[in-house]
Amino acid sequence: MIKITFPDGAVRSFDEGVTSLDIAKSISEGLAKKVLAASIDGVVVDAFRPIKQDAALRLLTWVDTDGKSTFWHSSAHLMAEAVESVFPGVKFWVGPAVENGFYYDMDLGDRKMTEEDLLLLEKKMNELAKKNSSFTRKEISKTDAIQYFNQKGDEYKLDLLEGLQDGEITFYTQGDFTDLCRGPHIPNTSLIKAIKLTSIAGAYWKGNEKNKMLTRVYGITFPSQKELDEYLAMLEEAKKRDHRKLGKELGIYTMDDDVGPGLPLWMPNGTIIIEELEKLAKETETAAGYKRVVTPHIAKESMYLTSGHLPYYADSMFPPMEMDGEKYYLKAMNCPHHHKIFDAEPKSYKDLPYRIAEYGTCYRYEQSGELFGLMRVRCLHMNDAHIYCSREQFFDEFRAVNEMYLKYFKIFGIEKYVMRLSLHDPSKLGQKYVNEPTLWKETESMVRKVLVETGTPFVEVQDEAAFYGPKIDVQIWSTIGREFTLATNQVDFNSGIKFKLSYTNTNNEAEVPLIIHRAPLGTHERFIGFLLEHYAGRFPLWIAPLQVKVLPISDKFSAYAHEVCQTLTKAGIRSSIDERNEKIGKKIRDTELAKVPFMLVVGEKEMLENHVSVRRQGHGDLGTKSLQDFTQEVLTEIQQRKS
RNA sequence: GCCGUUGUAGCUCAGUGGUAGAGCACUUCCUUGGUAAGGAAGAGGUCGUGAGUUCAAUUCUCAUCAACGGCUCCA
Repeated sequence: MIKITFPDGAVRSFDEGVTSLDIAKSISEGLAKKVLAASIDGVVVDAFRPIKQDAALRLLTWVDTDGKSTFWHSSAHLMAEAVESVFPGVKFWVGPAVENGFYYDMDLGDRKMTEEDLLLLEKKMNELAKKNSSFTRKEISKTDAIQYFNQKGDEYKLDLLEGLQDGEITFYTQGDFTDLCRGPHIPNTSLIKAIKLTSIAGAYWKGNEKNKMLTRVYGITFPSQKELDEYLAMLEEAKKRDHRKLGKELGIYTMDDDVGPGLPLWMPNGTIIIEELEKLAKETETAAGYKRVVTPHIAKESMYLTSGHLPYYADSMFPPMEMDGEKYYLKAMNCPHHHKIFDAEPKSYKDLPYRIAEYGTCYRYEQSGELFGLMRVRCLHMNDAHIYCSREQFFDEFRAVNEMYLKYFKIFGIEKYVMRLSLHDPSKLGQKYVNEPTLWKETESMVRKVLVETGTPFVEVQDEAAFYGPKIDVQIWSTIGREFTLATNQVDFNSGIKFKLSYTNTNNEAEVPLIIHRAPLGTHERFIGFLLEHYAGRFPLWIAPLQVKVLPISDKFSAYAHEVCQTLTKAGIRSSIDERNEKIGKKIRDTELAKVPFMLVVGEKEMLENHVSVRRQGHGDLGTKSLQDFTQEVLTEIQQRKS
């Protein structure tokens, strides 16, 4: 007998060799039908694996992340089985579970998979799932495994085997499909009730663009049709929040073939948002002791040789233009220009910290396949600033920047993000990273200390730093799930040396300043793209392109509507009138859909009393009040930047 | 940059080897209506661009551009 400890602390005895599935059955048949995998002493294994000694057991079902990923991993195998029947001779690479479903990479030889094939494969998968095939696990020696795949002529699995040791090689089989796999898997294919293959894509073998491109099929499965329907409905909802759709609907920005890919044109509504953001940034930065600067969009080649950006990053810059025998580049970053401003006048320790800020326009030649609405563009406006400080000042400066981030995030109600502390890899010093081991160590620990002291939750990642120093990135996700760096706060101990920047310290010696690059609001492009999705197009009052729409009941009240609108406009509130020959219901509906924060219905009653009937977007009728009171309330809310 | 898909009116989308349609939006008229769609009429498209096949191409073929889904990249 062995002792099994359950998550609630209960301990029960079972025969040696009992499976998690058996244990589940002993609790209830209903539970047993839901078990996908088991966690035994913290390790996720097949629910059908015999347990040979005392263990702590947790049964994993659909509600557990590990249960889900086991389910999806098994679904990938089911898909592979279907693919093999439709495309005999197909060779498989890897087929893991991902955040939403699974994929399998495969080599189809000369054949191509089409969208129709996906429907066919779905049908086949449904048939196979209904066959009630159990997943079975088999331990196999490396020699036998190599022989098996040699026979199949499967160079991909042979490549995988190369990295594996004898004793850790297992095969999993369901139905007619056997795969090299470390598992775990769900007990039976019949658990997979709803299947949707979502897309076909190319993927480089081993993620290396020099390698062959394999066919990747993405899919997702669920234990019931209802859950699949809900998932698809959720995807539809997410699409409605997509900044590309909202940006068009709300007249924020547009793209034009004649202008070029990745070059957004900011329309009047988008420009209002830009101006509000800049106003906020300028207020905040002025209060924090920053000075503003303005620099040209181009610079000579020599500056980028000094900065070290050429030749390494030339591919990401627009090709140079020749002028008077010189090469000029469009700037991809503002830093070098700012360094030149620092260097223009001699500095002493009394001038530090020297903080200069600019909403700088940068151009980056992003790969065509990478462009993505406003999130990834070729022309961007960065909320940039550089802080030149001494080592003694660094900690406080870095902390102040971090606090500025948090202040902004509070204003915008940004809660779902991850702060990522990117560190260097010491083995790559002198190659990928500037060879300053001491400075790396010093600044990394200072940056970490800032995060710890301010109680900012963060994750650490190795080998992700900039070449000139560690950094903190703020990661966010677009509505379709793609990850982006929204804001960044970077340490740079290299540019000071490269640009021969110095200040006179208290001992009358020249010292190289440390530099902080920071962009808490990222770029206008990415930030506004993010805000569109974050607010689903319903901007807070202070940032809404149109704040109040006046809706006269009929054209009899047009004059009063103009009076109301003029009063608001004079007070600095963005307002307009819906003078269309439409009924009030129609005007309200259209204004609601245009996501205007306030609607003022004005008719005879309002006109006689100098009142307005207030409607708030999404909240309906709020009753009547005097125009004066309304104006005051709106101004207060705008001033507070309430979100 | 690579693999795949797509490109028809401002938007969402039908459709066809014989030079195009719907709904919404737009314009005009009727209606002057009190809190999420009043009615009628009208205007609007070299069917992404270029070439080829054909008596004839928006439709078939090729090229090209762009967008979309991934991969790679992201100082």
